[in-house]
Amino acid sequence: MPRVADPDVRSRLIDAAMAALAAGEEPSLRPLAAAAGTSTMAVYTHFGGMPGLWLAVRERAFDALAERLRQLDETDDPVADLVASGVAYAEQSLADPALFHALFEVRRTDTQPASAVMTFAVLVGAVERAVAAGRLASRCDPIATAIRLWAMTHGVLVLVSTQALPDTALDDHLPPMYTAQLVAQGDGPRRAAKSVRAGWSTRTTDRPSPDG
Amino acid sequence: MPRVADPDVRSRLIDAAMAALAAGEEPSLRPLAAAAGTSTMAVYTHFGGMPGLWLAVRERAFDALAERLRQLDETDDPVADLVASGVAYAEQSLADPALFHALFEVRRTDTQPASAVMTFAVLVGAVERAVAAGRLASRCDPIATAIRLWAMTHGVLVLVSTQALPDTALDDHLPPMYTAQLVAQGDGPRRAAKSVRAGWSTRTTDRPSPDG
DNA sequence: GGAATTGAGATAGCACTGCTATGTATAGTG
DNA sequence: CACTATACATAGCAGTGCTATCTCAATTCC
Repeated sequence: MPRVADPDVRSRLIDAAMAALAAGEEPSLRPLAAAAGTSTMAVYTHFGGMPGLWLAVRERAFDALAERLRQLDETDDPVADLVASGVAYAEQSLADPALFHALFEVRRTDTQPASAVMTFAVLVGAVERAVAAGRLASRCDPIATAIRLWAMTHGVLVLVSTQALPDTALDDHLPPMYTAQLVAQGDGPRRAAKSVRAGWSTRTTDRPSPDG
Repeated sequence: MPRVADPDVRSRLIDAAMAALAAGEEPSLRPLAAAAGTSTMAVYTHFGGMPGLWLAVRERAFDALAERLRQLDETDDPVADLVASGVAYAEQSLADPALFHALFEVRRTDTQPASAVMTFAVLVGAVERAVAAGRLASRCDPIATAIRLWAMTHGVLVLVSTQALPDTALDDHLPPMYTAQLVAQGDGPRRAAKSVRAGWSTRTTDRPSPDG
């Protein structure tokens, strides 16, 4: 058997692509290969082409998101935990809008990375804990509820990241939207509001100041 | 003064771009010019380049959406009307997913077409009527409420159109999400549910059948 | 240890992309 | 009718992703 593919090259190509995205540039074949210190062919041996490289980038980004979600520690308030995971999702996405955009740009690859499912499972688990704790109605479907919370978060994020809404929209609208949805799933209005406030307080990213 | 630009050429270029999008192809300069029966330079005299053409395409798409929203007739149930406008937004978007995607692909042009604001104003107006009719609380901010309903709709649409969620997600999740949000704004749970059902029944597009 | 083999990676050229410098002819004006 | 300013045509630019070809190094066999 002959020479084996160098995993460093593979990793460096993904690094270069993510760096380009973070820098606001469109990752393209030749500059990427140059930045990774290799030739264009490496992209084809390792990823089969640019779509494959895109998929790898998305995989890594979803891995980072899953890791961040995993590091959230469970408190005694599962509803607040649920909101905290939404905060993590939002902050991770806004930290690198170009990357966030790439995550859901299915057109380029046509395949969802496996790690994407993992991040969703975390959300479903949090809903299940909230049901088990008696906060949400027992007949509430955890998957459906997770989907709805996710879709709300995602919708605001997309509109903010495309500048259809100002940056403040996140803090202005997402908490009340969460509360409304949680109340509809059986949580008490006051308890829901309190938990949403608690969960939202895990937000760490600098938010735009009114006197900015 | 000399020769004047032919508005037909301009229109034909936009037509060709929208046709390409509808056909699932990426509109590109030379094929577009050929389809419009002109040369590549026409794109530059009329639009200043491809980004300008993209902006024109988005303008026309938003115009079509605004026209569809305008044609919705007001019933005596303003909350149902509100939901009906969400249905129109969703159906217009799903009718041509590539076009919908282009609408919010700000990266390509950096400018929001003026007609986009008009479509949002329709939504705000519907919320205001719901408040005036006593269905929603008088302290509820129409703009904030409109944003939240829009963001929910948009989030589900994006996830469906990128195939992160199945087509059925629209009918499965949007109505209960609407209801939850409307109840949070002061509408009665039963009245809200009934109005959402009424508004959602304006849906005409074929939805995937369970035995499909 | 030396030789054969097989695939990683380098080079060059393909068709395509949007864009621009240059030409040409045509419509409007004196 | 002559002039001019501009819409549109042509050709060539640098860039894109991809592939055919070549080289050469790493692994396995003897």
